[in-house]
Order: sequence, then structure tokens, then C-alpha cells
Amino acid sequence: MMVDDLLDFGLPEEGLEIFGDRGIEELYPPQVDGVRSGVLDGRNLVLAVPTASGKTLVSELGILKSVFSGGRTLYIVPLKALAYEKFELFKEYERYGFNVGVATGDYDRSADYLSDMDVVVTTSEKADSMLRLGTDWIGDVDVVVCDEVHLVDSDRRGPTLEVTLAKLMMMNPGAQVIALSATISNAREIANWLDAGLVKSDWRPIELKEGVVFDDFIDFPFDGGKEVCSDEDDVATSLVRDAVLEGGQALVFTSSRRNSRGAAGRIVGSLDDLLSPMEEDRLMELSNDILDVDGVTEEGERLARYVRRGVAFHHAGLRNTHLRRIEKLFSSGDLKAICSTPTLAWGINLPARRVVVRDYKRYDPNYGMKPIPVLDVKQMFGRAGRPGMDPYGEAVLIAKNEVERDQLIDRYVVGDTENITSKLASEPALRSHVLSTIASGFAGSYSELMDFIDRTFFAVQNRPEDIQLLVKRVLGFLESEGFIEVDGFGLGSGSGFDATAIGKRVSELYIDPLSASRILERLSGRGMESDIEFLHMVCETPDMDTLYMRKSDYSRVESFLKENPRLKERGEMDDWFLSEVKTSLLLKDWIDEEDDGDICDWYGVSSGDIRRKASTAEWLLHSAAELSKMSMSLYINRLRNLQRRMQYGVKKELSDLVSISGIGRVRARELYKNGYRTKSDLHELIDNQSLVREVDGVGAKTIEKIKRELGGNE
DNA sequence: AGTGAACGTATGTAGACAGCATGTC
DNA sequence: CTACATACGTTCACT
Repeated sequence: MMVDDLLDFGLPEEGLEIFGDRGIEELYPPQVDGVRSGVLDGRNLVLAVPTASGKTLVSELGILKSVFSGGRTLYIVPLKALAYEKFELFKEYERYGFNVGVATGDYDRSADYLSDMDVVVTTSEKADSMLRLGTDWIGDVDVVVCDEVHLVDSDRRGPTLEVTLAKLMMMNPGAQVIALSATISNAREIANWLDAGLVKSDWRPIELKEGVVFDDFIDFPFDGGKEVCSDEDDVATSLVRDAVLEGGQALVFTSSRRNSRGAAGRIVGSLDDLLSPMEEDRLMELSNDILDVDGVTEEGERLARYVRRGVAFHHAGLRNTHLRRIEKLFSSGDLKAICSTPTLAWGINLPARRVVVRDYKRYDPNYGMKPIPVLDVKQMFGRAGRPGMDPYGEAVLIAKNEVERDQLIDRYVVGDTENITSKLASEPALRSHVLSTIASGFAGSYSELMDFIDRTFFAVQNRPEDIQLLVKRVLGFLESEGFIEVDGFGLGSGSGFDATAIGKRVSELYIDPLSASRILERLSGRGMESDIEFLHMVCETPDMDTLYMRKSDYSRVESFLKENPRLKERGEMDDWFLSEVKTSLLLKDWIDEEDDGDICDWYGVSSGDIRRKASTAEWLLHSAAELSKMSMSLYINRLRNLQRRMQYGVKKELSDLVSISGIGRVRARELYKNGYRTKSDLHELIDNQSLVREVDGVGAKTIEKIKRELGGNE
């Protein structure tokens, strides 16, 4: 089917232009199936097809059809980075007078602003949050697109996705639902849930050879085999060099951050003779950019050193700027190889000629090393082959012997993916979503609550009765904590309920009700004195992921506790408590302006981890301050103060300086050292440019920026 | 004494969403 | 039901 033919199916003519501009003439087979299943007639659709086989376009057919007749679309994705990526894509529509917006936790726009948008791209949590806040326009949506629906399978985030979809469908009964999924075996079940047609296909726009390597030979069960040119003693390195020799790039997936650095370290050097002088010059430049952002930590320095030679590692501990930069450098072809933890498999599309899954096992504290799900490996495999650039893609696992090779082929190449299952029956998920369902008025009684649960994916796979016991327990918890009020005596099927003011606020703040109850308990207690006690309050909350206790951490943490008996009283001396304390100490060092490199060394974390922990802490400190306000606690100012320091990682005395854009913890400290302690002190600096040189890290450009900001404000 | 291969042992382990008010180095 | 790769320390042969 050609794009032009879509007119017959009801696509507005302008839609043709959009696709035409992208150079699309003919539809892929799964896309044709989507059309035949009625995307353009507003029918619900589940599209279970491999990555990069044109899923987005099918959803766009529904979106364009709707939007051209005055409709509104909500497009839900699992990652912030994906939200921005889709946002950029849909911006093309603005040419036709449509408004496109993004809403994520850190790129937030007012509900008012978003209500003028025809297409809003958002994460599932942000969508959930907007529902909790009672955002008006969300009840006026005509198309709901859910990208990567198979993530309802995820323990932590799946429940949010299914609850949010269920609510959106209840609020917008007439809306078209388009769900995009990886090829999962029980896609039919998802389709049943969403009352949708199903298109399932393994078709790919570019040939993908999947296989297993052993003894310098890749066995592609469906595509013969291939000798690997192995002049390296490390298999992964040989595979990478081999791919680069053929003019391609390679992605190597590893099971841990350390392994990703290690694998990259072994590849570095094996590509030197394959880089042109021009490429070397460019890489040198890019490497220096990386040092500019983070030249302080050992890891940042190492990353820069590797990038100089065409290789990078990639994992969630790196700073966001580094991650985005590495991704960009790989798609531009400057980098030849990336060694990555599973982040890259689920993030933005970053195709490579060859994908090497070096580690197919991942550590699980309950079991030891455990083979990862087939879906995860398929997701990594799916990154092989750049459409239009590579003749084909190759994806391989590495085996250490023949037996393992055959096992790997059976399981990961020939085998089916696992079924996905609802994780809604997990207590942490349930207490949060039950509260929000009540607080936002979706359910005012037990029977309404169960009616709602009946609309979730959980109810498709289980009898709702199976969740009742758990729901009752959760309701009991919410009532006893004062987050909801229940009519009458006891919980019966006839009982009605409503959220209390504080329960409503907890739901809006988007924190786990258990976090809220812990915080409220601390705030009502007597005499919190030192910063560390507030920081620990935040770290003992289930919303904070605490740090792992290394052997070498015990002495440090235990001796701190010895000097702080008040803190020591708060818990048993078990690993759980100690890791809370360790995390609190990291946060304390952050707001005491300790050096990045030192913090990384002391706590065994990466530089991006510090910021991620700090930002979670800031959110929780903000929530604590809000709860404090409602419960008349004495600590509001204290919490606000800490929140502010947490945001920038500074001591109190810098808070004035740091509020100026362009000035962060480092520059603020430099300015302070040079006698500029407040905004008004800075006017002197601006008026007397010759003094600028005295302050490290503050150049003419920054001064210019400060000038503009201060001039505007005063 | 210095170097370094070869072997033994201790160690640590993936990811990333949310509020709020505006902008890192 | 199910533990790996790696960094670091020690030993010992050889210059």
C-alpha cells in the first residue's frame, strides 16, 4: 500500500504532506495491517511489532485523523528522553496550526498552557499525576496512545501504567486507544483488556540476523553462519573490531556498570588503526567537551580518555549531559562502539550494525546470577541494523562452550518471549493507587473502587476477588493513617469513603502514602536538631532508593553513628538502616559542598547518581515541608531551607547567589570567596569588568548573563 | 633489587518515574 | 533450583 492510498481510508491530505516530507512513500506491512484494522476509523488497536518497524507512524494516522477534526491526543511514553524525542517529531504538525506540548516531571507546563495543545506527549507518571491534580483537559481526550504497553509487566512502574490507562478510558469512553508494544506472546490479552483489534507481526524493515558466537564462529540458526575475524583475545572486542572493519558500529550490552567500563577499556586501542586523522581530530574535540562537564571524577576522566579513541561506556550513573552526548556521538557515527548496561536497550533508538549481548545473566540478590528475560534480550537485539545505512543487522550472544551455545539459541534466538503479567497486586503500588483513586474522586465507595479495579489489566488476568483482601488491608492502612475516612462501621461492600485533606495532598505530591506516614511521624516527634536527622527522615522513606553498603563503608557509617547517638536510636544496626544512614551522609556531603570526585570515591557512586539522589531528596523535602504546613509542625522553615540547599548542593550562605541563573555551586563558591556574597555585591562586579579575572570559572559570558538577569529584576 | 607472570582471594552487583519553580559548569 | 567478572594481593621464577 502506498501512502497516497491512505486518502481512501480517511487520512486528511495534509497528512500525506507530513509523511511525504519524511520521504515515506510506501507503508510497511504491519502499517498496512494497522490501516486495515481501522486506525483511521477510530478503532482501538494494539500493535505488537518489533522496534523500528514503524509503530509510531500507525499511531500518527489515528492522531492526525483526530486532530484535523478538532480532536486532542495524549501520547504516553515510559521515559522522559522518549517524551522529548516524540515531542520533536510531532512538532512538524505545528506547520498546520496545531499545538504540540510535552509534560514531564522536569519539564512542567501549566495545565492552562497544556489545555491549548492538540497533542501532549507525557510519561505515564506525569499522566497519572495530572489525573490526580484534576487537570480538566485530560477528560477531553479523543486519542490515547500508549507507547511500550508491555511495560505493564514492570514491578515498580507497570501498575501506574495500567491504572492510568484504565482511568483515561473511564473518563473518555469514546476515545480511541492505540497501544504500541514489543512482540509479546500474550498481546491478545492486552488487546482484550483495551477492547482493541490486534496486529501482531515479526516483520522488520531491515534484516536481522540473530545468533550465538562460540570459538570465533557466529551461528545464525536462520541465516547460516559467519567466521569472525578475531585478532583480539577478548571475544567482545573481536566482534566489535570485526564490525567496525566492515564499516559498521557496535553496541555491547553488559550486566553491570563496572563491566561496561571494563568492556570499553578492552576495546579501546583495538580500533586505533581504523580511525582516520579527521575522525581523531573530531574525537579529541568531543573528548574535551566531556572533560569540561566533568573533569573532576575518575570516571569522567576515563570516559573522556575512551571517547578520544572512538569508544564510550554508558550507564545510568553518568551525568545526563554525558548520556545525551554519547548517544548523539554514536548516531552521528563519531563513536564506533558503546558498552552499555541495559539502559540503552530501553531508551531512545540507537541502532548499530552489530549488537553484542556480552552478559545474558544479571545479578539478583535472591538467586545469584539469573538469565535475563527473553524480551530484554530481544529488545537489545532489536537495536541491530540501521535502516537505510546497514545492509542488515547482526545480533549475537556470547557462549563459552557448545552446550551453552545450544541453550542460548534455544532460549533467546528460537524461543518465545515470556507472557507479561499485571503487577497491580503489589502492596506498595496498591496503597498509592487506591489512595489516588479515592482522592481524585474516581471511587467514593468500596463498590466503585472494585468497579474501577475491574477495568484494569489485572482484572483481565485474575478474578478481582483475588485482590480484595489486599485492597481491604490497604484501605485499613490508609484509614488508620488518616488519609481517608470511611463511613459507617468497618469495611463492607457498602461502605463509602473520602480522602482527608492530608490524604489528598499526599496523593498530589505523588509520594508513597507510607513515605508520608513516616514523615508525619518524625515531624510530630520532639526535637529534630541536626541536618542529618532531616536527611535521614527522607532516606528512610520507600521513595528513596538507598545506597548499597560496601564492606569498606561500615567503619565510616558506624563511627558516624557513634558520634550521633540521636540518629543511632532511630534504627537497628542492620544493613537496611546503615544504608539509609550512608545515603543521608552522601546528601549531607552534597549540601556541605564537598567535591564531586571525593563524594564519588567515598560512597562508590557515579557523578550522575549524586544528582539523582539529591533531586529525589529535594522532592521529598518539599513534600515534607508541605505536610509540615498542614500538620502545623515547627519545621517548615528548616525543611524549606534544606530543600533549597539540596537543589544546588550548597551551604546556606550561598543561597542568594545560587538563585541567579548561570550560577551553580562551583561558581557561587568562587564568587563568595572573592567577597561577592549577595546579589547586590554582584552589581560591583558587573560595573567593573576588570575585576572579573579574579574569579575562577566566571568569565565574560557568565557576567553578561548575570547582568541581563539582575538588570531585568531590579 | 626489580620485574612480571601466575595464581588466589575479596568484592560488589540495572534502571529511573514523581513536586515545584525556573535555569548547570 | 541458580554466581559471576574484576580488582587487588601474594607468590615465585627469572633477570
